[in-house]
Amino acid sequence: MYSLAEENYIKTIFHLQQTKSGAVSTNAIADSMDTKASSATDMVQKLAEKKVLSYVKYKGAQLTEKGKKIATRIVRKHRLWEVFLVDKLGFHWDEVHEIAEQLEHIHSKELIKRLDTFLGSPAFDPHGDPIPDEHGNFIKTEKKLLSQLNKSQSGVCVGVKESSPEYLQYLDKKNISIGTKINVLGKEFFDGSMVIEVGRDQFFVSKKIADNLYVQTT
Amino acid sequence: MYSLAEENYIKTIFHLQQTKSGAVSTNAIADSMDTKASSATDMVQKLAEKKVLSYVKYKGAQLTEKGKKIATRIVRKHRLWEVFLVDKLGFHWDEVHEIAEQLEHIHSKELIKRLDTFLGSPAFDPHGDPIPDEHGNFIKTEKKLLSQLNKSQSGVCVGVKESSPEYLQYLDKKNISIGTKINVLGKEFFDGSMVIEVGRDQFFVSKKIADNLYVQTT
DNA sequence: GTTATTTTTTAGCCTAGGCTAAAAAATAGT
DNA sequence: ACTATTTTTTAGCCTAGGCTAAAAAATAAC
Repeated sequence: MYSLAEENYIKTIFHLQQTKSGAVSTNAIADSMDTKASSATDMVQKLAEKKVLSYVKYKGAQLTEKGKKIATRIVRKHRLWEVFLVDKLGFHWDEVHEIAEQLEHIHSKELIKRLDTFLGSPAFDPHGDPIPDEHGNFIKTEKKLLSQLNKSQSGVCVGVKESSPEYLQYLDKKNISIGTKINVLGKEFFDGSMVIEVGRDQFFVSKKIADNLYVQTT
Repeated sequence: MYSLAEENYIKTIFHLQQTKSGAVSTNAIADSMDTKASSATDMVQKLAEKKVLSYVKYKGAQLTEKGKKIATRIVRKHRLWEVFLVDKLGFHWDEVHEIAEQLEHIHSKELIKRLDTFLGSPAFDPHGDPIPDEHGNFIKTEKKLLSQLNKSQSGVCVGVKESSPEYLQYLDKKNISIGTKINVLGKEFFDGSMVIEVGRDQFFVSKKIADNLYVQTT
């Protein structure tokens, strides 16, 4: 069994090595966890002892298969709980992260099995992120960033990259949520900004906005 | 905000002062938490600083109003989660304690409010224990121990005193659960044992069994 | 009421997980 | 290639919560 702190480190490293390939630095870990590099170094060394990750001094850490399995289980729990909070309790998708962050550390295999069944074995969480199955397999999705689309292309919103409350509230105001179809009417190559169509509305989005939204192209 | 350890102490002291009146000793706390008296003394002193309880050296601890409020909130969470586990996830009532023990420490007022609504604001948990409302008020129940009934009296099972898995499994085998009507057919004053009727079945129960079952008399 | 026993507290130590400041390695600048 | 800068680690300290062993208070036994 892993402690709360250990689980949080494992999860963070897992997410970091999704985006950047190769070993993740202790500084990157510390930054994304709002702690200090020295603390990250300590913990990474402890986790290396436990064979959860491999660690080369001054190079960084990489989860082992064992580590990935642990991380995947935590991600699964986090996302299932998010579905519960939104689908069953009626929370809004921008309110659930913090609570799921706590719920993901509840230890009980049976609980997760039953929760999954209760929720109808969902494949995606309320932000459009895939929920790994009980063996840790993620559904392969062919998702792109909205900013990668060109003029006249379209896609269906399947998720966001960084889910800050501000961003989620922006999407809400524009009536964009999971499943919303988006048409790119124009794209400015100078700054990457776009004009898009959502339902009846047509409006301008900055590159920063478009860089943060995942869409599935058809 | 209180730490996990603090919350567990508060909860334990709350339960102890339900049964025994007066201040609860550090030894009693330690015993029921499976820790050492010295640890209990330390924590009790810390909680006294925080005005959660009053503590007189060598005499014991007593929760303040503030402390009782905290304890009640934890109990409310614990019991609501138990209802969720049994009613929604289909757990058996003797499997939920440990999981609820973890879930009771999730911090989110909104979550509990919504969970309560989702469950239909239940008044009792799966063991028949009353769930305090959001202001901390318990429903007054007039429950007795089965062992306090006399011949020819009857009652409805509303809960158990000590809920060990073994005991709950015994009840199960005998088809006794919350709401089950029990008739006392005979009582042996020598050892307190009884013959009772449950549905079609009539059987013998020892005093130990009868001392552990709460019934509501009509 | 003094002595023996039990209960409770104190003192001092341990581990997990943080932190700061200094040292060491890696990288960048010329 | 050598120095300057940045990154990473180490060393040493801190707090929360445990523990053991010894001391002190309360209670029980004559």
